[in-house]
Amino acid sequence: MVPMTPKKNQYALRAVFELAKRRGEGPTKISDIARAQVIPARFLEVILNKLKRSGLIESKRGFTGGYFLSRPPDTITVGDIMRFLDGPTAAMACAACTETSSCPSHRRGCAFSAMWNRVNQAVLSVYNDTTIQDLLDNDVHLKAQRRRRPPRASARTEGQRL
Amino acid sequence: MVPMTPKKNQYALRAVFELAKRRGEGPTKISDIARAQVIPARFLEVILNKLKRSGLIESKRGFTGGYFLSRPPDTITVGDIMRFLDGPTAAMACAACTETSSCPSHRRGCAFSAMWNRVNQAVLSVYNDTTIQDLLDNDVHLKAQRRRRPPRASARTEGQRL
DNA sequence: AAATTTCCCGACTTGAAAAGTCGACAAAGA
DNA sequence: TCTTTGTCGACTTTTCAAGTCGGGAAATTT
Repeated sequence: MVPMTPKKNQYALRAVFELAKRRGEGPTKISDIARAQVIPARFLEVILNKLKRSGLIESKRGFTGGYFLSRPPDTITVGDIMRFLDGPTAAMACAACTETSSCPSHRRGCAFSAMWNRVNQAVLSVYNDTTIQDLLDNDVHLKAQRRRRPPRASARTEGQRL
Repeated sequence: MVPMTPKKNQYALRAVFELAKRRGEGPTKISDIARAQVIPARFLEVILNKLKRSGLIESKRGFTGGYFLSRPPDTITVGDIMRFLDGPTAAMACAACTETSSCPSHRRGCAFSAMWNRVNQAVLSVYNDTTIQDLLDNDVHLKAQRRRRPPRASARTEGQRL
């Protein structure tokens, strides 16, 4: 129905989320983030390294090294992350419409361009309206909910006894 | 920034759009659609064939054969097409959240699920609110605009004379 | 009826990203 | 100086969208 967000982006988001969670505890090691968020460590390495160039996160090397957020979580939006990862020119569809050729009605705009723009705008709005702090808040809220009303075991695990 | 809509989906949409344009003129051949919308004919064949199973379009074989819309354009939304092509289970991100494992906070929902849902909903709203007739209307509107104020030749073509 | 034109359908190929890995190096602390 | 961490570029693997192909089945024309 809707195109899948690349794993790389999801990982990046989860990593930043994890750093936000541990804010104030000093640098967090790649391996710890990887374990907590279930991300291949060596791949996460690449991602964090790139993310660093955005200025959103910083790092420290050596024994007590690791990564940490450079700004408070309520000043970082999901949009900041996505925008940095994919560059400013990433569009939902029909780049051909804004670019040249390959779309039959290139030049100014085709019958579809209005719709694609609306879709883009819709997605961007959500991304830009969601801060890392919001995600953090969701998290504690969900945890509290689970404490009050613990989740049932999954059907698979439960019916297992035979 | 935002994941690209698959070409397959774009082609499907453009094809339906073309059929809508030619409604009432009898069946339109694959090759004609392909030419008008600049789509590889043999690939379009596959797409139309699949689309047929949605009931949105019908076909006729033989000499005077081709494809045609089975319902008026204002009763078909872009969402109908997308939903059929990708199945009902296609989500923007983190299928892991609604499914099992691979996302650290699987089960009921993670900190991100609310956001992913909002994104999905946002995209879907646009798709569901856009009928093929809307696109048709855009088209004639754009054509009229161009007639009144014809587009400038592109910089590339223009500076060519040397 | 034969020839032609079209859609039908499954299998197949391909090429480019995405996803993930590796080895060697650089800094920082113990 | 030894270990632990991040840094960096190159590399491999996997996946999947995108596109192709050959043979068949229905309809239409001659």
